[in-house]
Amino acid sequence: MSATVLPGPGNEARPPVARGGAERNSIQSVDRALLLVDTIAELGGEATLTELANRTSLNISTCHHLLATLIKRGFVMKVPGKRLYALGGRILHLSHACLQVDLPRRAQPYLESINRVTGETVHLAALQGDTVVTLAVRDSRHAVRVDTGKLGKIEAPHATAHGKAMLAWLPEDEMRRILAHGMKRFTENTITDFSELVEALRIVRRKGYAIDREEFLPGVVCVGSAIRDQAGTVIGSISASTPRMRATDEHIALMRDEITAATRALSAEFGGPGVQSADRQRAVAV
Amino acid sequence: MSATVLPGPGNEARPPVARGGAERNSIQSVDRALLLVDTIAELGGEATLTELANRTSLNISTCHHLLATLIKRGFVMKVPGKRLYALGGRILHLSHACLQVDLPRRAQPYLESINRVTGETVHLAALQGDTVVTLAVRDSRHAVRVDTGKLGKIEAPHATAHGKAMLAWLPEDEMRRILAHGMKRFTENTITDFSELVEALRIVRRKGYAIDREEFLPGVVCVGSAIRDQAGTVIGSISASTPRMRATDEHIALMRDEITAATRALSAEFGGPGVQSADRQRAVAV
DNA sequence: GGCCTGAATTTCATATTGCGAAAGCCATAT
DNA sequence: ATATGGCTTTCGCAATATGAAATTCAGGCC
Repeated sequence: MSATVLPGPGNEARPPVARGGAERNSIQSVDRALLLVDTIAELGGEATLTELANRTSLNISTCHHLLATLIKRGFVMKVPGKRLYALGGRILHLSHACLQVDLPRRAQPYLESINRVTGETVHLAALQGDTVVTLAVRDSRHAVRVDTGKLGKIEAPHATAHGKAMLAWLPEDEMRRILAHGMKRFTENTITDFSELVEALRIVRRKGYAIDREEFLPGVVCVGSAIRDQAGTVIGSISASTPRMRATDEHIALMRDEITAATRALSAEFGGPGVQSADRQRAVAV
Repeated sequence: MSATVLPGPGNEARPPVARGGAERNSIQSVDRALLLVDTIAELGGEATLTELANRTSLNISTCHHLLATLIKRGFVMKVPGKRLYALGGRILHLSHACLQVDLPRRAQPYLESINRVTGETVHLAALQGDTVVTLAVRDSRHAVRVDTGKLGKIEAPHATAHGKAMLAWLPEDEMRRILAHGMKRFTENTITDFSELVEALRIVRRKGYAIDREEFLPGVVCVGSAIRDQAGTVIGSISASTPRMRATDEHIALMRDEITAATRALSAEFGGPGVQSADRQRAVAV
């Protein structure tokens, strides 16, 4: 088309724009990007490029640049077939993290109840990035008891009830990333073979809880179960630990019942798979 | 009290930085801001400034600027007492919008069921920004029927079952913003007095559904009920419309039962207040 | 109380970065 | 085929974000 191949230097003089809206301490491009996200939300979660440019009165090109960045980070996605921008999956991830903040507060009454009924040491743990972290502890009141692991990182997800309970529900890639630290042997019961662990996790999924029979510490048996939210995403887990001397089938069953009751209730509080025993649930229409 | 009032020129030569990580089409500052949000999430929803600066290997000052912007937009908040940055409330708002995207898909079987059982025209609506929007319709199969309102904006939230059903559960400021368009009179039944509407909404909250008795269109009676999620936030609403000639108490009760059953089920799908009849629920510990 | 340490905030000069006009490129409608 | 309108990409310019340093703040310790 354009016969004239003139240089076309772009712009000549930009109107001042006056720093967004008189704000001095905020970064323009970031502010604009966030504005875009808000706008998509206001438009019902999906919007076309020009819609966005109009509503935000940003240059369409600028919008495109900003959206590209938002997409790279998963805050926005392009819906496959159509020419639409939609809110991305990362947003849901983040909302999980939001809820997770008050996980300890919400879990506390359950931890106390389990501690009271079983008499054993009870732990609350969560996933933070690619590590498992202990968030809260209720100590056993028995004379012989499992000593409180200190709060903080759990280095051995493959060998603890917490770790297995949570790993079981993760997408494969995330599970692998968490296990990237390796599967060190701690006792003769430690699972050190990857495919063996995968099989163990399959069973955890089916049963709804994980057992660590002296796989990490000799003489210590733990039972753990995951707390999951609406989308089935793991939020955290609760476990109880008992010394082998008390680890009868009966006692383990008690611990298991208490813990799964608590994680089921907490999952429900977070909108997760409540009454259903395991795997995906699907509500049936009226 | 700097005795020396020397110019203090700041920096002299910056290391190249090489565009983040070889990405050409993404905006640095935005990318970094989003990285910060991700990082806070990875750190369990709360983090201190220096933690963030270290983990992201950004200059602490830059972090601060970025966080200020994120705070301005509500994506991040400072936790009151402590020196911590936490994920902000906007994130949860956004996640609602995310879920809302597949509201029509999820609602469809319910709409069909209501349509089949009552024989009346059924509508699905949602809040988008500060307007009420119709998302889907199932037409009545009666000869005499309420004609399909076209999809799109509902201009009269104060005079429709949809509008009242949703307004009832909104925080006051948002309700006022939506009503900012005014409370126009359409029929002699239209509620045009604000405090009268507030009282009506109180009843809607208690009963769990709203009725429009010819308040918008003469001869048309509608029943509507809201769909709400985990946090109690309104996601949308379902209504059915009948001509006055069929609007017996019996028929209205049928519509009400069908609709509230559907909105209760959908609310549960979104993690909302399922079985409970109305108002806040609070789960009791084990 | 006053002193000290480490963290949070603010300032400000600079050049790096983001901006947006215009050109190029797709779809889809006519 | 051809036109239309929305989506991407390019690229020079200067406005903008950056980060070293100075300043203020919080709180532990004599």
